[in-house]
Amino acid sequence: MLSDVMEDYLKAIYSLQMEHGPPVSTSSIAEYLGKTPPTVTSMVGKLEERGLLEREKYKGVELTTEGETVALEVLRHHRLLEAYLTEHLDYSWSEVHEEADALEHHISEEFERRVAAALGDPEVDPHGDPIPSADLTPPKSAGLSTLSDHGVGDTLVVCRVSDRDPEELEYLSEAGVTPGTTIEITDVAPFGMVTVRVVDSGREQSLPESVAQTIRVRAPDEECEDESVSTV
Amino acid sequence: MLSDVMEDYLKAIYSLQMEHGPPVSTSSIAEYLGKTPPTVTSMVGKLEERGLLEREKYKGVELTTEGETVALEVLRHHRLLEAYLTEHLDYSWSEVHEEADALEHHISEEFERRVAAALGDPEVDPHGDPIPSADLTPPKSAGLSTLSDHGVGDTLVVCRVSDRDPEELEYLSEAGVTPGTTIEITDVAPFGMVTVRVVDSGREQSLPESVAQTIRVRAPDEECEDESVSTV
DNA sequence: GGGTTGAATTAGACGTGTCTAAACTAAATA
DNA sequence: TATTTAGTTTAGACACGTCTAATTCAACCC
Repeated sequence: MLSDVMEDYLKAIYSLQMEHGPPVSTSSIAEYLGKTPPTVTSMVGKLEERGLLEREKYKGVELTTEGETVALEVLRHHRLLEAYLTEHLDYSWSEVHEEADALEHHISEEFERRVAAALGDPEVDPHGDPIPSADLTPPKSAGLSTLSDHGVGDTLVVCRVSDRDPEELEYLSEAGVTPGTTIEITDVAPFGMVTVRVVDSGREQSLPESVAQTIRVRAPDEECEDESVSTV
Repeated sequence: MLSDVMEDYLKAIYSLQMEHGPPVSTSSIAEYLGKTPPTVTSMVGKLEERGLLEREKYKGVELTTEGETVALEVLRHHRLLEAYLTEHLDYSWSEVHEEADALEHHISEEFERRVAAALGDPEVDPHGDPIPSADLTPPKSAGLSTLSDHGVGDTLVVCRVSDRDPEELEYLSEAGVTPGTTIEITDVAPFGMVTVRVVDSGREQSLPESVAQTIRVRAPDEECEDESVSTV
């Protein structure tokens, strides 16, 4: 059996692989998980022995199919939980991440099935992240652009925001920039500071580039994964 | 912070204390948790250092108020989860125990509050066990009698069944002997074998003494904790 | 090509929770 | 009272996941 800790490593490596592609470096995993590099080296050795990843010494690491499947399983749990907590237990959009992190390793297959059923097998979680399907086949990467890829005057629909930083999440939730909302870019200042107008409310909001980079958007007429109904 | 394992020990000691009173022996804890006695001795030493229990060497162990509070917190989590899974996720009466055991250590205070609210602050779980209140004051022991305390002809209402043994639970669920149902004792055979008739369905069922001892009952007119609506 | 530098790995230690084997206690028996 | 016995504790080992300090590697630059 795989420990919680091992599952966390696999999930982290999967995320890093999605962001920057393989190989994933020891130090990036260490930073992501808040561990020291030697700890990561040691753990990565164990995961390699179990066939969950491949490793080239001093280069980095890449998940095997098996490792990726485990990561997707954990991610499915995480995102189903986020969706469930939001829809059925009245959690706000930005509160769910920690709770899901704590529970994701401890739910049974049965629980997973029942939660999915209660939600009607959703395809995205409240942040707009795609929920891996029950068969754990790798989801095709949507190839969405980022808010900072666009310029003044562009009208866009928010598809996804990052769930990594609770503060950022609170800020966006506050600002009304949530998956499914339409925004228009009204200004781009030096250093990438972006000002957007939320079309429904008319409200304007400035976002630092670091945040703008984590917001995935699409053109209003494009297809996209279903946005979740965000009920903050 | 207290580890999951420590919480499990405290919960076990609490249960054993409820059943047979203090002091609780090393070997009984070991058997309850499926550990060896030396392991228990070692753990009990650590719990004593933390002020969670008192210990007399070669005699046994008794929870302090602080230890009891921790046990009640875990028990509250466990029983709220059992109730929630049964009522909102369509779990059957006998399936919930394992799931609750896995989750009880990992839910937040916030989660506890929201689950309790979603259930309307219930006082008993689906097996009829009392759910400790949010302030974690020790529940007064209900002083219910046991099915094996009664004789032929007695008509009784089931208040509580033990949730320790999934097989037994399945058996009782199958037989329709659930909290809130009225039964009549139709026969008591040698070795304590008890035959009961479920009043609603008219069905008869024989129960070995070991099982009869774990079923808590009351007279039909007595007060009792609210029975849960058992929807198997 | 040799030196510098930043990242990765090895070495060695520690805390936690578990085990088996051996020693010890205390209560019951003779 | 001496002995047996059942149960408890101590001693010592091990796996896991983590750390710090020391070493090694690879890439880059003059």
